Amino acid sequence: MAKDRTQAQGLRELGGVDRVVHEPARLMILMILYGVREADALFLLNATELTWGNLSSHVSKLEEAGYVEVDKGFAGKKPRTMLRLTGAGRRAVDDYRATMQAALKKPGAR
Amino acid sequence: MAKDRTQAQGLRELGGVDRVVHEPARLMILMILYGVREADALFLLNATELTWGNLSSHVSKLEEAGYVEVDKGFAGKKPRTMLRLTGAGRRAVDDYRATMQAALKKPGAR
DNA sequence: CCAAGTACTTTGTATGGCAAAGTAAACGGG
DNA sequence: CCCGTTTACTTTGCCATACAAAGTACTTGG
Repeated sequence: MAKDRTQAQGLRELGGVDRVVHEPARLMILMILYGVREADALFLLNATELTWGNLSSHVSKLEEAGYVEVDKGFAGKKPRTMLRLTGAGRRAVDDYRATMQAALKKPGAR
Repeated sequence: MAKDRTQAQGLRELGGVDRVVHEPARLMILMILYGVREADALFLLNATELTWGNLSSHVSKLEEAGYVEVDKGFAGKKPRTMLRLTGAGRRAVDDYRATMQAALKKPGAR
């Protein structure tokens, strides 16, 4: 019963999960940036297999939420967009991971 | 590098994640049913803190997807809706858990 | 016998994801 | 040097769907 309470508690937190992070496309981006310090848009395009349109709009949303920093520069003559997680972004991912991992704990199978 | 490949592989699976399961409200319902054999609507209402409207529409969607069985009966004179995971529902949860847990593995922090 | 409560379902709205089209600059052939 | 192609994105538009609010049907208590 106490165990059920804990499980239920973890589940209820799902209701308030950060939707910005929860979206699969953005979670991919965030998890990649989490382990890599910085990456350019082309790398993310390949790693996520998103279209340019989706990548762009999701990055905009992440920027808007303050979770990633976007650094538009040039590599030689070509435009090059570098992306980096902010502190808030890193915290958001940590929170999300904690919430989801708690919620996905196997309940005493019966 | 080999490690990065594995990580990336796990992440890319996120793109095809089952949206029926991924929605927090429905994931709550599914995880509760996963460990409990059957539950009535009122119990789910309390456990999830959803409104009747939300609970009803999410349950409909889960039924439509073939993930839960809905058994409308009576307890005395009062209508009583009993819910149960189907085999497909259990498999969907297993798949989802595997995908998410792989994706949320901590990348070698740097 | 009717007002209030219980147990839902249906409808409406507004957000948001994805795709397709659009834009801007650089390269490359004629 | 011009013009089509490629690269690197951004913007627009449509459609799905999540959540809330209102509606429905039956039952119980006064």
